[in-house]
Amino acid sequence: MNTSSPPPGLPIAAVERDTGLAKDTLRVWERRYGFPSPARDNNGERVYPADQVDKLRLIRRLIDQGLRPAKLIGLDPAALSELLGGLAATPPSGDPARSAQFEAILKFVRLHLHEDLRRSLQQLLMKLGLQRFVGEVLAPLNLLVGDAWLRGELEVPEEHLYTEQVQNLLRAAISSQAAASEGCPRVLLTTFPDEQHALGLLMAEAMMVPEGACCISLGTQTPLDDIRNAAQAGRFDIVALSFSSAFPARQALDGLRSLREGLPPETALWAGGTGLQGIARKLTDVRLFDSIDELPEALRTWREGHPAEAQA
Amino acid sequence: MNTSSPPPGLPIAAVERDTGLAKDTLRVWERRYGFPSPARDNNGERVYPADQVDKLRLIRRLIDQGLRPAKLIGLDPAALSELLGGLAATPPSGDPARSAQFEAILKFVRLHLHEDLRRSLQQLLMKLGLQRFVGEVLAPLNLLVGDAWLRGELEVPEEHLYTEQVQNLLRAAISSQAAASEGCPRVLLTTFPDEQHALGLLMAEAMMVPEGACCISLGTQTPLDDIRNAAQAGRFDIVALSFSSAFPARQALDGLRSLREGLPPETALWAGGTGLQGIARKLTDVRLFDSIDELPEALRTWREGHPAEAQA
DNA sequence: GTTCATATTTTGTCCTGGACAAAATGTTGA
DNA sequence: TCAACATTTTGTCCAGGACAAAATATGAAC
Repeated sequence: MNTSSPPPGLPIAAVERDTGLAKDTLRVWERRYGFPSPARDNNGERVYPADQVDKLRLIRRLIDQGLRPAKLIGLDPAALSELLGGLAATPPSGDPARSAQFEAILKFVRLHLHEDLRRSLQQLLMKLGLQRFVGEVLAPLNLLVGDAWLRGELEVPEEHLYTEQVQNLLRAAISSQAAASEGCPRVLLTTFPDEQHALGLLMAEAMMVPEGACCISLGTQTPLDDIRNAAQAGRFDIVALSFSSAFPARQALDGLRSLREGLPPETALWAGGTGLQGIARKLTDVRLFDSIDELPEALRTWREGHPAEAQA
Repeated sequence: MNTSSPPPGLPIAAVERDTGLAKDTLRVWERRYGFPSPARDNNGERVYPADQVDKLRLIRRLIDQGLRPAKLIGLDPAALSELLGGLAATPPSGDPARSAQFEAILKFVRLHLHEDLRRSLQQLLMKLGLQRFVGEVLAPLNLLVGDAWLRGELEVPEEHLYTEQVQNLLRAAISSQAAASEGCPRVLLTTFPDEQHALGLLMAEAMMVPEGACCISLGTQTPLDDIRNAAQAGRFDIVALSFSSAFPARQALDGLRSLREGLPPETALWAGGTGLQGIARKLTDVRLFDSIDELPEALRTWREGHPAEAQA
C-alpha cells in the first residue's frame, strides 16, 4: 500500500497483453475510428489511460461474440456493458433445485470461498458420478461462468479459481478410474496451438475413461504436425480436439481439414466445444460434437464398428 | 496420409507462433543480418521455408540461454545444435541408482510410454512421500527434461506428455492431503502474466500443503493488479510466485518491486524458480528461493515470527 | 587484480502510413 | 428459403526509420 499516483497508463505491449488486441489493430483503430486515443510519452510512444483499456476489453469481448468494431467503438462503456449483459446466452435450465446449487457455486466463486467451492463440487461429483457430473453440472456451469465473465461479474482471479478447482477435482477423479491402462480405443486428446483452455480436454477425458477408453492427453497447444506424428506413432484410434468459445472458426476448419488429410483414414477425428458452433458441416470424416453428452454413445458406436480391435 | 507436396512454407504469423520471435524481430533480422530470407507469395508477403524456421527455433533457444543473435545467425544448424548440446547444464547428480531411474523415466517420455511413465513416477512418489518426491525427483528431473528439450531430443508432444503426467500425479497427491482446509499460513500461488508454466506452482503447493499451509492457486498468468487485489481481499499471509527459466529478468524484477509496493507490509512475498537465477538481490522484503527445498523451512520460520496467527 | 563508473555496441520494440485479402454484410434472382 | 454475386468492413502485412534498454567493452581508482 503506497500513495496512489495519478494513472500513468499502459504502453502498447501491455494493452495487447491485457486486451488480446494486436498492436497493429490498436494502431489502425486509432487511425480509422479515432479510438483509442492514447497520450504520448517523451519518446512519442503511446500511453493508454486505464479507462480506455477497460473500454477496449469490453469491445474485445463483444467482438468475440460476433459483433463488429464500427458499431461498438462509438458507444460508451455503460452501453457496452448493457450489450454484454443482454447478449449472455444463459440457458434456461430445467431443474430449479439444480439451478439454486449453481447459483450457490457461482457465489462461492465470486467470493473466493475456495473451500466451499471445492466441497460443493465434490459433493455433486460423489452424488452423480463422474460422467453425469461432467454432463449435468460442469457443462452448464461453464456456460454460467462464461456468461458471468462476459458481463464482467467475474474477473481474472475468479475465473482462474474456478478453473483450478475443477481441474483438481477432475484430475483426481480420472486418476482414480484410470486403472484400465490397456483400454480400447486409444484416444489422443489435445488442442490446436492457439487454444489455451484445458477444461474441455479434461471433461472429454472424464467422459471417456469410465467407458474403458485409453485416454492420453497432451494438454493444450500442440502444433498440427506434432499432433499428426504423435497420433501415428502412438497408433491411436481416435484424435479428439477441444475448441473454446472464441476460437476463430476459419482456423478450426482449416486445421481440421489439414489434420484429416494428414491422418490415416482408419484414425477417427473427433472435435467438440463451443468454438465449433457455427461451423459448416462440410467437413467429411470429422465427427463434430454439439454436446459432450454424445461422447459415451459415440464411443460405443465406434466399438461396434471395430469389433476386432475391441478385445486387443 | 496424402501425397507429400513440396514444402510451401509458413507465413510470418505462424513463424511468430512457432518460434516465439516477434514479427518485428523477424523483419528486422532479415533487414540487418540477411537471415531469415523468406520467399514471397503473390501478394508480396513473406513465406518462410521449414528449414529456416527450424534454424530460427534453435537460435531462439540459444538466445534464451543468454547468447546473442549476431554470433548465432551466421552459424549453420549443426553448429547451433552443438552449441545447445554443450550448453545444457546437466547437473552431475549424486546417487547413481537414482540417475538410472531418471534415465529410464526420460526414455519413457521419449517413447511416449505414458503408462510406464505414470507408474514409475507413482512408485517414486509412494516410496519417498510428496515432499521428497518433489525435491529429489521432480526438481532434478525437470532440469533433465529441460536439457533434453534444449538439445532437441524432446519435441513438443513429449514435453507435454511429461507435464501432463506430473500434473496429474501432483494434483491427485495434493488433493488427498488437503484435508487441513483451515491451515495457516494462507498462501496465494500464481505467476505473472507472461509466465505459462504451471508445474512450478504445483511443486510449491506440494511442498507446503503437507506442512499444514492453506494453499490457494490461481494457476498461471494473473495480472499484477489482480494478484494484489486477491491477496488483500483473501487476507493472505504469503504471496508465492513461480518463474520458469526463460522469464525476462527485468520484467520479474519490476513486477516484484511493484507488487511489493502494492501489498501490505505484513504480507510476505516469496518468489522462486530457475527464471530468477541471475537476479540482483536488490529486492527488499522479497524472499527469493534458490531451491524448492527451502520452502518447508521458510514456512517454519514464518510461523515462528507469527505465533499469534499460527493458531487462528 | 578486482570493483566500479562510463562509453560503445547490439538489439528489440515502437513509429508512420500505405496496401490488400479475407470476412462480413447487403443485394439480387431462383 | 436459399444460393450467387457485389460491396463494405476489418485485420494483418509491408517498408524503412528511430531510439532506449540491455549487453559489452573500456578505463579509472582502490
